[in-house]
Amino acid sequence: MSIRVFIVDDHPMVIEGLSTMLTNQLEIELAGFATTANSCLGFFVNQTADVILMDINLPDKSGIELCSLIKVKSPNTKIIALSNFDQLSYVERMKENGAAGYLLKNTPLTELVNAIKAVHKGESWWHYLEKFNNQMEARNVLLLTRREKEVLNLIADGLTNNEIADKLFVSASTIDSHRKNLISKLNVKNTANLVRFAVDNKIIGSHN
Amino acid sequence: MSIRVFIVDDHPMVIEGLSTMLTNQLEIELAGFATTANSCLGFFVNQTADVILMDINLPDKSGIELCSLIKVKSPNTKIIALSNFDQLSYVERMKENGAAGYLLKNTPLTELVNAIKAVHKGESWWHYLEKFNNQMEARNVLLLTRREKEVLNLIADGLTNNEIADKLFVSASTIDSHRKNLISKLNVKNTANLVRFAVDNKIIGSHN
DNA sequence: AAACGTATCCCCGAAAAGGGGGATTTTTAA
DNA sequence: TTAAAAATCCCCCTTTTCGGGGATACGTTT
Repeated sequence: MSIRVFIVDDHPMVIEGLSTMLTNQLEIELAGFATTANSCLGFFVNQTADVILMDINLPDKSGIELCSLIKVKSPNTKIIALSNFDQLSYVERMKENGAAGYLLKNTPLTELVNAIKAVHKGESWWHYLEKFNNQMEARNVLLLTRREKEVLNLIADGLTNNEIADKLFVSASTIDSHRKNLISKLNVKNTANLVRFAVDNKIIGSHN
Repeated sequence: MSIRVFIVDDHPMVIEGLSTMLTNQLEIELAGFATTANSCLGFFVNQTADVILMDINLPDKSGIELCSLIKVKSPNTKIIALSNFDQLSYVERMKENGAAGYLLKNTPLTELVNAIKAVHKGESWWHYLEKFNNQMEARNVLLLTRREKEVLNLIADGLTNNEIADKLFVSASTIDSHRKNLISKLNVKNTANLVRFAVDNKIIGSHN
């Protein structure tokens, strides 16, 4: 019999994407989906699933909270946390709360399927986390501050340190510091590379 | 009755994405899809569709060629050309060959549906093209050269003019010229903004 | 109370990018 | 074959980024 997968994500587009990818897989069956933590919990009152793909950001409860609640109701259900790069710090807390694995939202189909099969067999799937921890080396990589993201957005819009400083009513040296911190936190070579990394990992929104 | 839509794109992911988006629309029905020009022509031998969403890049024939072939077999079928930003120059030739409209591949669902309905009613849909022509102002915006794309990729990887020059066995001034041309052709403010634009518009591949 | 993270600000000097030219050769398309 | 487009290279000068420090103030957590 096939693995029953449930998807929880507040973004309908993500649900659509994931479900299309998965329904074409023979070994996998879509059990259902929800855009809020509460409707997910509602599902698990009288139904169940083998694996949950769970976003960390949900409108009503955090993924971390939902994770432990599900583990009480349905201890055999394996949970895979989904996030964008800039939420990696929360991922560790989902691990503590019973999640079995972690994936970036833009993971290719094959990886996704491998992860689902692995956690269903009782294995854990934390590769990416380790990969990033290695890739970045630094420990404080995991989360950018609000101000840093704000500056990052303006950098990607093509503003210089001086222009950003004017806009935020601070000194240009401050912006320069933020820029340097961004480059070192994300372990990129320069501003161009920073912007590419940020767009790729959805740290900043794309302009479409 | 609903509008029968056929999708032609060599990238299965695009077909998946488009078909999911469309099958949830009541007024629209998926007539079929193809990843090559020939299999598309095969479909139109004894079947038909109201609207074709057609990629410009196909493995066997170009979209331009396919466009005029379809127009012979099935003159009432409306064709909407799909492309990424960097293929805009070809779009004009699809117009000449009978296409009814044009959309960027990353168009939001509502726009997509509006476009399909419009061309089905016999209207044309060239908004984006005009929008870009205005947005960019310059005339030579439409296509980047191979070399420019190559340089753009290396810039996004965080290489400096000197490093790129070494890698391509040319002088740093040459790369500097390419960089300046990219910035002016795409009408962006600086390198950071150039990279953002390029990733957003899929001129360069993302590193996932 | 001490430690930590965040945001702010500063200095210096070297490297890189950007704005404005102009020029040549090689490819490509009409 | 000839004209246009692409790729190559150069100059000058200004602005911006970057690498390496260091410092202060504020709030939270322990």
